[in-house]
Amino acid sequence: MASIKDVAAEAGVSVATVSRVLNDHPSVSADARTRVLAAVEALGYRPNAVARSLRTDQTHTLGLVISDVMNPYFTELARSVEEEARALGYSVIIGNADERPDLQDHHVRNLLDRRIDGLLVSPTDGGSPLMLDAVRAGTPMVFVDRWIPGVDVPVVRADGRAAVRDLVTHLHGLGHRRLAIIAGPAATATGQERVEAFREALRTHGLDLPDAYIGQGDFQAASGRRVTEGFLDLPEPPEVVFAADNLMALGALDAIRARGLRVPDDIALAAFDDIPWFVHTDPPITAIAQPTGELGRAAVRALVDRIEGRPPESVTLPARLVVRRSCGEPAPQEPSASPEPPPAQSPAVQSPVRRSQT
Amino acid sequence: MASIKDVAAEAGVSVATVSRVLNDHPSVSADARTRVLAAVEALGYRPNAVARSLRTDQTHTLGLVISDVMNPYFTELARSVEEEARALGYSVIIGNADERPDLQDHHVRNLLDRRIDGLLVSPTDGGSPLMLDAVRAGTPMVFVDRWIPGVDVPVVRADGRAAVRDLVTHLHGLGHRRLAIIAGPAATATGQERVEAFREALRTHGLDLPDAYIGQGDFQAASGRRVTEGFLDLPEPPEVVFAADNLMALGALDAIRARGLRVPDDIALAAFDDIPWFVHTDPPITAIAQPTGELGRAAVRALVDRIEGRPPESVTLPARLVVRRSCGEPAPQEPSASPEPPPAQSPAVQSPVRRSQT
DNA sequence: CACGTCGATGTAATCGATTCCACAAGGAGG
DNA sequence: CCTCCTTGTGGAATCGATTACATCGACGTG
Repeated sequence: MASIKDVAAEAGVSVATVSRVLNDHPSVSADARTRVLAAVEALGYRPNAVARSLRTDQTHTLGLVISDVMNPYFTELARSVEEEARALGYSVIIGNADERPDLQDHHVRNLLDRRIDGLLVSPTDGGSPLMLDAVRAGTPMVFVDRWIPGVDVPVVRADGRAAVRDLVTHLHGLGHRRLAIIAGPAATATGQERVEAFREALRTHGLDLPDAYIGQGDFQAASGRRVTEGFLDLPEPPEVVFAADNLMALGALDAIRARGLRVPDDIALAAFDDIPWFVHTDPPITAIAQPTGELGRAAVRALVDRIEGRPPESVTLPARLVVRRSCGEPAPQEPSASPEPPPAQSPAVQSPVRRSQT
Repeated sequence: MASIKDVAAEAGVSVATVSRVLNDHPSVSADARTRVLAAVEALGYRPNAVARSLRTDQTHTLGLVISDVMNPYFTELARSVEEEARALGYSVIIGNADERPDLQDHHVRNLLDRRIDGLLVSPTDGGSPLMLDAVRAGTPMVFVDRWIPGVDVPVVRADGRAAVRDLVTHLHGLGHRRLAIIAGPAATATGQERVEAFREALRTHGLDLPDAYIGQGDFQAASGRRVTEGFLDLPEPPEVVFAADNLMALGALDAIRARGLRVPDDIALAAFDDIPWFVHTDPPITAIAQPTGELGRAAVRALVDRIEGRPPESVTLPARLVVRRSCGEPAPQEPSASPEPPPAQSPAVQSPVRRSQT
């Protein structure tokens, strides 16, 4: 593969001049410039990003470590992150932690070794020493969706409190009084926060959240199923199951079906994290939607700010309730939207995999 | 960040010795080795992958360019690719082409500039000059799922012919005679192949595939919807719509619902590419399942073989029909699956059909 | 006319590793 | 006791870029 030396030889100039042309440095004669450009063309030369990175100590690359790529929420997040990064001149390397702290560490280490310019993390656990060290060492970092309390790193996330309150009001209005939650791992900030928001919302309606109605899940479908089975085995099973993420909601749906029960007639179901598929499930699932794309973009902007020396900002965006049919009674007409089945272009109900064609 | 020089100084040896220890070269004294290791530990030293790559001309990185991350099929593919690559000591950088040739080129160029060791591609189109050049220049490459005919690159893919035959037989048995297909882009090998397989299967049942029953889609949900609307507007609409990928199937489902029609009572629906959510849609969708995980792993193995100087093999694995309820009549119990859900790997019984490439 | 300035260019150092080569010490063999 | 290996080690070149510094004309000005 042709190197800058070959180009210099072909153009009859020094490598310094070639480099100047390539980085459009002001003081290069028009003549030299055209000769270099011609040589570049002729040889099909492309600068070696590895060498450039070694010299300049920047890779123009961001690392993104997420907890589960197979979760549509994170997939969408990854997509928007890559999009925004590309717009700002950065590439993204994704590391999938699969909710496993050891894998998370593996990826963080790998990305650090590759000298990425900054790291976007949605931590799986309470924070490994490795990650803490990286922060201390000055690696630009931003947390997205989940975060580690007490660490001085900007956080970009959605606040679900209001939406959870709306949900509980909705459920209460439908006459439900025994509400249970499938919680996420206690080690994650979002896991805890969602339970707290739920408990608080219940309290404002004079309802209680007994321990038996808090199931411990791990953000994976299997745990949703397991926990739901536990709920159904209770002497007094809940009337509503609220899953703290979409995968666990699917697991819950399975468990309910396996008992021959029906949603929402026998038991209601709601989820945190809205995903396109929830429109098509049987029945369509009421969920709390995060502004996922916006979160990804904001996270990238914060990280790039930090990298390029501007002060980064934490960002919190509101989540909102999207009512469908899984909690009872047909959905009230959604804002600007036609009735549910034809999932029109409403911001609330999006058709499966809506693409904001760029 | 500490460099190899710092370690050498700390350990009282030369950089050469440090390097030898790190790459466990045989001739290093036990004494030097322990001193170096201690220094590494003390400084928290980590080798700079950028510098190492520049010198050794290998990055231990694979590029994966896929056509659409938001498509669960590709998400799962990406996941299995990363897993297998990690097991073999490689990292993966994913590029999402979003079915856009220009974006595909952007990522290929970017990956090439980063001097990745090899490239895994699921081409969006018939092959840009850039990609052809890369092949000619000797970049190790393997095609996954889709491929470009006439290019000498190993292909790892699923063969759906038998499964499509099974599907048509199934549909025919249910009394359906007017079958339509939403095809993928003609520029993709899979797009064409699936139509051909469908047409052939129909022929063996004495059925015809009129042009009006071939809709041109682009593997995105919106196109599935559009094409389906066209079908429904025909004087004699089809009894079955077969979508060549999962997203278009969802679009079709939308279109059908929007007309107030019911699946499968008014019209049947089937899809190529099975995904976990098809179990939960209303109704569950009959689909042709690819051994996605196995494909990803096989592709990585082929690519790494090529990179490390072993002859790479093309691999073709059989897809299989998964009958659910979207074409009529309750699904016969699926093989080993109980209530189905956990989107587990399903390498049920498929025996890999390998054939080597010439 | 001499000198300072500025634009264009080349030489060489540098980034952090790997690795070829030279060399010293020590042991084996004659 | 002198070669000849073997083993362990360090010096220095190298990978492909960027960039500080030096150089060299040409030009403007006093």
